[in-house]
Amino acid sequence: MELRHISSFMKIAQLHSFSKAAESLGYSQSALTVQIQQLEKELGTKLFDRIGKKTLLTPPGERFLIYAHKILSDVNEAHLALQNDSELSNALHIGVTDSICFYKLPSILQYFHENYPKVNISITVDDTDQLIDMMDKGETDIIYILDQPSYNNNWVKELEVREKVVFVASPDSVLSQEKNIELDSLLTHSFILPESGSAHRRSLDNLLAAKGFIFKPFLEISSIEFIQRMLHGSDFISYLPYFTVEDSVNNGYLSVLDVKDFHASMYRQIFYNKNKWKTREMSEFIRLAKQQAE
Amino acid sequence: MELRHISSFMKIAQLHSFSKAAESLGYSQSALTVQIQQLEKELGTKLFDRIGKKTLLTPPGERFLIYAHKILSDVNEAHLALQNDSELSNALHIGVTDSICFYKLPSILQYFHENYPKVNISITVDDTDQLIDMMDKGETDIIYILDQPSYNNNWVKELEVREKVVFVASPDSVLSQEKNIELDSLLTHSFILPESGSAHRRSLDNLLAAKGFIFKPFLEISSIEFIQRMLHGSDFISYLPYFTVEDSVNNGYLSVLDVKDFHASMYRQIFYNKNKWKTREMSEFIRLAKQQAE
DNA sequence: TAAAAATACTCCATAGGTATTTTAT
DNA sequence: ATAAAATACCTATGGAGTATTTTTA
Repeated sequence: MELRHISSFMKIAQLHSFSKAAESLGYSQSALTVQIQQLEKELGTKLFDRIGKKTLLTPPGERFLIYAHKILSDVNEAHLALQNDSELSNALHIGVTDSICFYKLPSILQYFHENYPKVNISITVDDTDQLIDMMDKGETDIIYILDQPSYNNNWVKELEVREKVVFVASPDSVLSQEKNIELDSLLTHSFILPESGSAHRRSLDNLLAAKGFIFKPFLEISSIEFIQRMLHGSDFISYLPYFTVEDSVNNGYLSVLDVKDFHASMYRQIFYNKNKWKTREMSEFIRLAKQQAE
Repeated sequence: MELRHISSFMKIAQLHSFSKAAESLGYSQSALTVQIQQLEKELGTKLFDRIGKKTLLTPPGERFLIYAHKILSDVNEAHLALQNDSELSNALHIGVTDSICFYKLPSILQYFHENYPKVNISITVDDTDQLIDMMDKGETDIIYILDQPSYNNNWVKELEVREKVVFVASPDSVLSQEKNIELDSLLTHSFILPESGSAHRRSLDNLLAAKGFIFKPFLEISSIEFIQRMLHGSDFISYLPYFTVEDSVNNGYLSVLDVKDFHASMYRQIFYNKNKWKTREMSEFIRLAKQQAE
């Protein structure tokens, strides 16, 4: 049985005639005769009584008609449901690093919630390596990370925006008053830093290693929010992406230290797996992230 | 889209692999590739992400899977529903003549009601000509009549049982005591007869016309039950199929008259339209009627 | 390198067409 | 005589197979 048998069957039942149904469907009359013979053979019952010039359903035919209706209307519904002029409703799985999650996602999620309430968004917060692994396995639709630029021809890069990384401290700390702070004098102070897996922590470690410095932070903690709270009113120093502290700096809660000849950067990047069908949900997420980046 | 696309799609989704699904379905791997390409083209979306060695559903694929399930399970259900090992449940439309209706149907209907409660039976009571017309038009599944034997190569005759037709009167009427009543003396009495359309009435008219007799009955009425009640305790005579009065005769309510050299017969017959698919309900009805005839 | 899917190409099965016959009105 | 469906027969499409290439792990 194939769908064409079912739709032919329905047309014949509707018009009480093989010939009229054939004309209506663009088949020859004999084609329908054969189709219905096949169907009747498969189902093991006559579906039509060919009485004189009238073609009427047999009782089993009547029963089959009910299913025929259901089947074809489901097929039709499936067509409609997959047409992409419909509302966004597919699930979206995003992988992000901690800094992105806290400082870039909220407004995007807000927008999604307001405009595409049917989209079920799930978020995985992890470090870059883990996220890339998930992306490679197709477990996440999009990853949005802050790290050194990466390239791989298995990935589609949708965004790459430079972000400054800075040393921050409380405005009332000694260092925040100084200009042109020497890097080695800075390192004599106590640091609170993100845990060693995180990208900008790694970036700092590499930077210092290159200059021959090694040091142990006073505290390692993944939450940037928590780091900022600890910095405030203390003499601790931290090293964070500027966009994560921008608000705190603007309202005088934290200060950026003026370190001599120091200009570090990281990059906000969005990737997805090249082999992944780009859903409209993904496109929309990317559009919003780019808009935010401007 | 055809059903084969849908079942292939489902197998691939289930096994996460074109090759494995191909093996399981008895297709070649390339056949499935083409089928899914056709499906994706028709639906206008990718259904699978071919990520490395894993083949996973895209979000639209996930949505289509729901419909695929529904469609195939309906197809399966339709198959089952038409399989004739299921309970009898098709409607049955029977056409009968008055005498059959009152004296032959009740036990059959009783049996149907007890054994096949889902069968919706409708009964048309009419005269032979009307019933045959209905049968020819496919408006009735079976007709069960009492009449002279009829043949037509458009009809399938399932039953033909001879039934005596007799003159009956009240046991306390003058004639019921007589032996070897002459037909012409009989005809001087008053008759109550079925209306002129009915078959045995016609049979009597013909019989008498052949012998040169013409007579007018006192009363014409279609209900045999009513005729019998009128006969009882009166001097009226009627002419009825024996099986309709058998009980009344046995319990002394009516008597069969002993008319000299008179032996008239009619035939209980069951027909259906040759072009009509013989349903199991029809077969069962016929089986019961034959059993009753023995 | 191995395993999976896509592609290229071929073939034949079969779906559907034309013409004709059968059947019923 | 007419109209509908079935049958017979033929053709061409396209569905599925084989072999090969591409891709990715």
